[in-house]
Amino acid sequence: MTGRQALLDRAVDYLSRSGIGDISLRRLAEELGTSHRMVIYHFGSRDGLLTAVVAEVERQQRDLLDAVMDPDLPTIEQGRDYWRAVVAATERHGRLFFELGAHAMQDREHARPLRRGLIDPWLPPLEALCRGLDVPEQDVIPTARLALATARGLLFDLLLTGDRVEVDAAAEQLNQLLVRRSLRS
Amino acid sequence: MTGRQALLDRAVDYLSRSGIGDISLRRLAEELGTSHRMVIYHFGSRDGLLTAVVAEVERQQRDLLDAVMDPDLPTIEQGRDYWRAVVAATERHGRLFFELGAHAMQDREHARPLRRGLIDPWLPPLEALCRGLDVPEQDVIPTARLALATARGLLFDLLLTGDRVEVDAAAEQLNQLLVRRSLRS
DNA sequence: GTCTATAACTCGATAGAC
DNA sequence: GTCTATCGAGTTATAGAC
Repeated sequence: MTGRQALLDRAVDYLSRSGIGDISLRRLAEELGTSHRMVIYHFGSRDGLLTAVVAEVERQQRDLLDAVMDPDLPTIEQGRDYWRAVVAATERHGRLFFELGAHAMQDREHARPLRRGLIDPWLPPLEALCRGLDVPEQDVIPTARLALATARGLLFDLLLTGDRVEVDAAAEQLNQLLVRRSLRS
Repeated sequence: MTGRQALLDRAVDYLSRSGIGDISLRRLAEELGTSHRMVIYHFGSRDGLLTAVVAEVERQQRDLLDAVMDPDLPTIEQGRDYWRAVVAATERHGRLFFELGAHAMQDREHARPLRRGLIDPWLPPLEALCRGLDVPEQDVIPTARLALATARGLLFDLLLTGDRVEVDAAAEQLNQLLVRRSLRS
C-alpha cells in the first residue's frame, strides 16, 4: 500500500522541515507513517534511504532549473525571475539543501554525488544569462560562477536571519551592478 | 592534566576535519584522547560540548574579523586581503562552519546563537570597506550584505568542488564590478 | 507488503573509588 | 582530574509468520 515513491516524497518533505541531524531510522519511519521494517524493505538501510533522498533532491533541482529558465523572456527580467524562483524553492527545501551540502563537503557516502551536482548543472544556464546581459565573453564564466555563489550566500543569510527585505535588496544590488556594466559597453 | 580548554581546542580541530554528523560522545572522547567520563566532567553532556564548540567558533570568527580589517591599507587592497584571509581560515574550519550553519537554520539548541552571529558581526566592517570604495551611501548596506553573501557562496563552492582557480576568478569579478562603479562616480 | 520478535550492539549519563 | 562499572534506554538490522 505504501509505495516506495510515496515514502520517498514524505521523507524529503519531513527532512526538509526537520533536518536530518542524527534522526534514527525508527523515529523517521514513524514520522513517515510507516514502520522501520518497511523502510528497510524499500531502501535496504538507513543510509540507503538517505542516498535515495539525495537523488530525489538532485532531481528536484534539475526540474527547478528547467522551469526557471525561460529563454523567451527579456534577459533583465530573467535575472529577477531566477532569483524569485530560487527563493521560493529554497524556503521549502533550503535547510535540507544546506545540510546535504555540508554532508557532501565531509565526503559522506550518501551525499558524494552532490559535490559536483550542486554546482556544475547550474552554470550553463547562468552563462547564457550573462551573455544575454552582454557581459564580455572573457568574463562570462567567472561571472556566472559569481552569480551562483551570490544566490547561495544570500539564501544562507535568509535561512539564518529571515531578513527577507534586506536580502532582497542585496540581490537587487548584484542585478544593478551587472546591468549597469552592460549599459556602458 | 587534560584541561578544559585543551580538550575544547582538540574538539574544534577534530570536528573541523571530520564533521559533527551523528558522532557519539564516546567515539569523540576517544578521538580527543580522553574518556567519555572526562567530557561529561568538563562539559556536562554531549550537547554541552557542542554548545562550547559553537562559542569557540564564534570567538575564532571575531578574532579573524579583527585580524583581517586593517584600516591603514588602501581600500582596494583591503578587498583582496579580506578574501585571501577568509579563504585561508575556511580551508581549515569551513566544513564545520557550514555544518553549524545548517544546525542553526534548523534551530538546534546548541547552534541557536549562530542565527544572527554568522551574519551581524560581519556587516559593519564590510560597510566601512564599501564606503572606502565610494559606494553611494544609499547602497552601502545592501552592498555589504551582498559582499558577505558572495564570500560565503564562493566558499561553499570551493569546499564542494575544490576549484580554487575558478572560485578566485569569480571573487575577482565582484571586486572589479565594485571598483569599476566607483571610477564612474 | 506488513507485522512481531529478537539478536547484537551502542548510546548518554550516573555512581563512586582513588 | 581520572578511572571502572553499570543502568536503562534506544539503536540497526534480521528472521520469519501471515
